[in-house]
Amino acid sequence: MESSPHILVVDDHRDIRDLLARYLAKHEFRVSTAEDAAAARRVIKDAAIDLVVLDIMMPGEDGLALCRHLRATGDLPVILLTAMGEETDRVVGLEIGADDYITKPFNPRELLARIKAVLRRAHSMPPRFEAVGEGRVRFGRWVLDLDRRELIDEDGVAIPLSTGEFRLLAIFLERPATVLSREQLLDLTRGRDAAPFDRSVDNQVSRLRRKIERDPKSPELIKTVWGAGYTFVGEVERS
Amino acid sequence: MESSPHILVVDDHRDIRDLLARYLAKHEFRVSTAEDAAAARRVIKDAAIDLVVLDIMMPGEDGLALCRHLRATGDLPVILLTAMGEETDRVVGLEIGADDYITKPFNPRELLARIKAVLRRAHSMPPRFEAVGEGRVRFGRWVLDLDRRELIDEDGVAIPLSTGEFRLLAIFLERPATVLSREQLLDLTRGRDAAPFDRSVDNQVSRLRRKIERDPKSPELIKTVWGAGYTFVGEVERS
DNA sequence: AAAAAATTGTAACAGATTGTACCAGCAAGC
DNA sequence: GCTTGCTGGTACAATCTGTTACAATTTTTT
Repeated sequence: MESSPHILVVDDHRDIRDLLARYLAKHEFRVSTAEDAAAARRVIKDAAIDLVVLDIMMPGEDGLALCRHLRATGDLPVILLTAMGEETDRVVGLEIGADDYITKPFNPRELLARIKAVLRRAHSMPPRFEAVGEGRVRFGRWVLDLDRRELIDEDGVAIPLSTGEFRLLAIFLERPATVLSREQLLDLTRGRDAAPFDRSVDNQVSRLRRKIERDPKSPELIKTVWGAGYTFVGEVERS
Repeated sequence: MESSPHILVVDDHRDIRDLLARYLAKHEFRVSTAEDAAAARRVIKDAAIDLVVLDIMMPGEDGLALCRHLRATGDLPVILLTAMGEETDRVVGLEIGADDYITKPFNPRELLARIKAVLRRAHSMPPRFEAVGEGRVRFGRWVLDLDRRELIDEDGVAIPLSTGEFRLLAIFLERPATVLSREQLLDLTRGRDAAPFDRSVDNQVSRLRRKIERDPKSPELIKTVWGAGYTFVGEVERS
């Protein structure tokens, strides 16, 4: 690793900020702290932050909202701190697309281990391409024509895609082998937030599967990750 | 475990100290007691304490202050004892970063379970599961395709796995011939902590066995290690 | 050895999550 | 206007997961 990673700790409790700042500094990290989402945004703008440790329960802007924002704008790794409650932690954390999460009360040593793991993962991320260009992308037995926005099968027959289907597929192809939550997909394809019982992503996935999967009942390309979202599986090759 | 862990019980009630000392000693722990924060500090200084059980309501220096001190100076695990219905204290306790808490009146057995859990967490954290690995893994008469997230039998027939089953199996295959406790498996597969009487891992193992074992009644691949957890037995070959 | 306690296997159930058919609203094109 | 294709909401069935309960098994105690 080039220089020591810069961690931003966002929590409204001074105790925790101080504790983590001291502990992480002792372990060769540079540390900044912020007591709310607004301050966090300022810090992220000014300093080169490598990873954010973020409490989801904060007054003012919610930690989840901030996490969602970070996900949407870039790929700054986030580790969520959640209170001891049961379901919300895991599900919400994963859905939002945090890289990891840890429940309070936590052992600082464990948090340290996870920070290292996430950084390791983040640094060795396979290169992603921007499908929003021109050219063609081959995957499975298909070729996606990015200019014409249509699918071409093995026999060279073109299958039209709707705007929504095309966007969704492009998003998946940009991030193969990555689990994307419904929140993320909605944000990336429509740029909007989810309504309480929003199933539009499921519907769009279902429609896309009907076009690209041999058997939509047991999909081979777009897999469901229960409780988390969807993931595109398989080779993706620019051509 | 190398030698029996040394627990320090800090409480101003003699009956509680004695009860816990007797109970924990019966379960292979070494136990020291202290009746206030000052005494506790002395003990911690002199003896190699592995974990502190700490009442937050004490005359003199507050238990919270001591907890905060312990957190700041090192990473000695702490389990807080709180009186029933002291919501504020509980919350603050968690924020301070105690490893766990338990409300009085409590069941000694439950405290024991939490002590074990905290110690296990503190001592050895196995490497975290990498969500999507690559390639295929052969074991027994099966091949697990890590990219496609599915199981393939000898005839090349794919057997679908649920997300939970896939994660569990992948965890086992990454650590063959290693005994994994239910705590570890729960953390590795769902990233969550165990509830007091959590049997979800047993159920998931049972469901997985039903799919991969010739005879689930006498499993050949995933063996039960009584009183400890489960272990995957057999050749695992990356391919 | 018998009894009690702890641990495990798993069926059954309930709640959560997902797949998708169907429908209505809407925009674009006629 | 009318038609057509796309999209999101709704509803219901299917699937997945955690909890509970109880029987079976193993260990410990009496």
